[in-house]
Amino acid sequence: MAKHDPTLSRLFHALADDTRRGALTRLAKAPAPVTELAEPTGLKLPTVMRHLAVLEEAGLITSFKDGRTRTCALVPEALEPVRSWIEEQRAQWEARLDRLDAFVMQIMKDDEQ
Amino acid sequence: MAKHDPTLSRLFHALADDTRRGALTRLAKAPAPVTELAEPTGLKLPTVMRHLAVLEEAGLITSFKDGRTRTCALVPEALEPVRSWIEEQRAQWEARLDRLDAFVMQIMKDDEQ
DNA sequence: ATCATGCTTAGCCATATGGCTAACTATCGC
DNA sequence: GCGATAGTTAGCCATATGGCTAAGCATGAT
Repeated sequence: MAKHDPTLSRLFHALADDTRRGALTRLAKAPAPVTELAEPTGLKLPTVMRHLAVLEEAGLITSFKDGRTRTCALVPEALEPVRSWIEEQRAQWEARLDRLDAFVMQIMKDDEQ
Repeated sequence: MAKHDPTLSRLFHALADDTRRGALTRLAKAPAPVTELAEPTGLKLPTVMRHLAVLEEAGLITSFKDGRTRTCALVPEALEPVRSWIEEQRAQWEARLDRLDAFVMQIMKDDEQ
């Protein structure tokens, strides 16, 4: 099944976890072997491997095996779809920030739930 | 229980779903009642409500009830933490794009799995 | 008062996710 | 070859997620 499926949903899902974001920021400094990525997490190796697999399936990282150690590294462009989606939204959301005022008033007065 | 917990994980998770992103882009045009948000999805109301709850818990939308209809609207600032995290990463990732070259070579020749 | 509308709540079901242990494979260093 | 090292695979378990139906509860229209 699609080894690398960098759809928005897959990307966002991959990013929706502290452990995985932690691995990414660690890899932002330099490529690293699995064990080194696992160490600060306090999690067991198989668990970390799963997280790394999620990142790799989303296309956010690559890895290659040299001898018995697997080295992981970022795929910098991978973040682009996410970034552009966010930017698109932000542009539109801000574009109508003005028209929102009246709506906010409604909330103020009704203040439901 | 936290009604509004806009942590990064929660935000990313909320965004990791087509239906929910669909609702957001719809709301980018203007606030809308639940039924209208549900209509294009082909999903049942309770299901859509759950999606909207996820968005609201992440702080991405608000809603208020006027009579029997609940109107939902974006919370434009909500996207900011996500945007800034992405930007931070991008900055760092690109910063060491150069040093990545050697690594890519490795992948080329080993070509694991 | 009654009926349709627009949610809401409760609860069921299948699958996905995140964690673990145990056991296996493949190097590397001696 | 032998033991330690670094992954890897398989499988178990609890909880979360995403979908549904059925039933309930206001509110608006007649």
